Amino acid sequence: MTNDPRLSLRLHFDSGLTLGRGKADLLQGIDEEGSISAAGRRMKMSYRRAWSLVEEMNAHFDAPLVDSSRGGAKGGGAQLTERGRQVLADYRALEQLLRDQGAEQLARLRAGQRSVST
Amino acid sequence: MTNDPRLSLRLHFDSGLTLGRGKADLLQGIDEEGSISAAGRRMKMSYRRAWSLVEEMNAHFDAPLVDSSRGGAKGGGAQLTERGRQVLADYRALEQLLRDQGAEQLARLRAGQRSVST
DNA sequence: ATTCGTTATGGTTCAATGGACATAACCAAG
DNA sequence: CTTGGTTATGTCCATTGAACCATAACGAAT
Repeated sequence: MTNDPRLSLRLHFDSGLTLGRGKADLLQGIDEEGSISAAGRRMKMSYRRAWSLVEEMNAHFDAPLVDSSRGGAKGGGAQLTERGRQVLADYRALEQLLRDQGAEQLARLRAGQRSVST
Repeated sequence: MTNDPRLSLRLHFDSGLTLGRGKADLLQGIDEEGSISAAGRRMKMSYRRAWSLVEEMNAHFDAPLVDSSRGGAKGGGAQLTERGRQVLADYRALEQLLRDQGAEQLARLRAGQRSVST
């Protein structure tokens, strides 16, 4: 999903929504799995939580990011909307930008950290 | 201090420290005011909280970011160490990077937000 | 020695967050 | 018409974080 656990970008919007790596990873998981519950399982997150994050995002954007349906042979499923894919892509792009062009600063900050207990 | 309230960068380190805009602004305030309590007042933050944030930062880096002394005519004071200034500068540089080079993505994300209640 | 603004801590309370559990609704396939 | 996996919600509890309040220690200047 994302490889560097030390870097996490979090955006705060006027609407009150905060978009960080958790929601981004969840969106990506839904896109790849076609299901909210499957994406949640993959992240070891309860379905309850995964669903409420999706609900929160859908509510704060002017168009839903996730489109879901229930019932049927496979029980139902969920897909990212165009808007959802766009949001995910934009977030990833910002993350990438930070990692690439901010490598020097990040390295210096990390180097100054007191070594973690082993 | 920082002009765009909608953008907030938060770094998670292995050590467990989280460095976001709150601590960065606090560091900058201390640098400019020469006092933890003055910096706290400026941010409308209780001294209790300001001090504990400073303590937390000092503990997680291999050298203190803030150097303080108490007593004396002015009651005491606090200054940023070299390390403190470096950390602040690196954080600000990353923020700037995001705002400048990530302008397109940020604008698109903002545009998609449901308008906040007025 | 008193004063004054600051650093340095302790303790209590309150709200927000997240996790755990439980249950209902849904519907294609068999 | 039963089954199975999923979406959709409600409720309760533990943990966390922040907000408050209170107090001690400090030391230069007067």
